[in-house]
Amino acid sequence: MFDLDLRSRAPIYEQLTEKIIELIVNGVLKPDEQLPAVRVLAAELTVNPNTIQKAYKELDHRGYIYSLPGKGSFVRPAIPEDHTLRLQSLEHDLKRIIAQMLYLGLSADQIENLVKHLISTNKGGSSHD
Amino acid sequence: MFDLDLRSRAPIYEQLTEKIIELIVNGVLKPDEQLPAVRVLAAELTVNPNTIQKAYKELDHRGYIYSLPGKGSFVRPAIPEDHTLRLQSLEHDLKRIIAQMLYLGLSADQIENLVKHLISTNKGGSSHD
DNA sequence: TATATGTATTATGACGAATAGTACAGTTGA
DNA sequence: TCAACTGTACTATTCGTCATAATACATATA
Repeated sequence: MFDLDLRSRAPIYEQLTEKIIELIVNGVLKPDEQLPAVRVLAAELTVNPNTIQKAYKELDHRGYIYSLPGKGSFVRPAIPEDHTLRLQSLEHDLKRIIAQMLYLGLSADQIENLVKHLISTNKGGSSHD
Repeated sequence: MFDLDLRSRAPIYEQLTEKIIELIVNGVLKPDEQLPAVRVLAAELTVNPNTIQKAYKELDHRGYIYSLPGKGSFVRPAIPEDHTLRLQSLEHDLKRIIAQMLYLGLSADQIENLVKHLISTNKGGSSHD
């Protein structure tokens, strides 16, 4: 569920942060659901507890979770981030991907069909409201 | 033209590599066009010549340029890379972006129209065959 | 030959990531 | 009360990568 890519350039704590955000955002982790304890997740992923703590701290700071000493860390019900900025970033990435695909020889139709396919398969996979 | 972001997490040599690839695939740098000399570009960007060399070496290894000792480094006319792997990677990224956009409230139509728009605007900017 | 080009090598410093270890505070239930 | 869990904080250390520095060498060309 929290699988990591140890060969990635991105640091573990950041991969974990992004992964958990994705799980929250896609509704896999429900509001107020408890996350694995720092030490538990550290053991599960065979990484240092400090690394997990760093990720949780970041998630807390960005508003995705809240932590209660002695109790645990939980998914924050409200999503705080400004979607406009996020959308701009996504659009920028999308633009680059499309440019690459066109260069690699895909036609406009092929790309559009691929997008349609990904949209339809995604709808089945994630439900959040 | 080869502007860098020194605050980025990506190393300089990789930023430069990607930047040059982008210039090549978008047709800004023409086939057989000479790239700036290692030492010249190093001075221009105020980085170490070894850093430039590392980028050029990577570009050579990936087939985007060819280097002739005593002459210089030039844009390779044919693009050699195995597109299959690159496409798989792009498709994977695309899938994630679409999932995020759907979550952020964009409709399927909106995404498809955005893609069409990006495709049409891209076609004007890049020409390679 | 002088000067440009790419290439290779070794050494070094700087920085961040991850680990190791310890300690402290709050919660919970036996 | 006490043991066992939770999050949190802190220092020290190891490790790898990036970038630099400084040479050296081979090739091309005017």
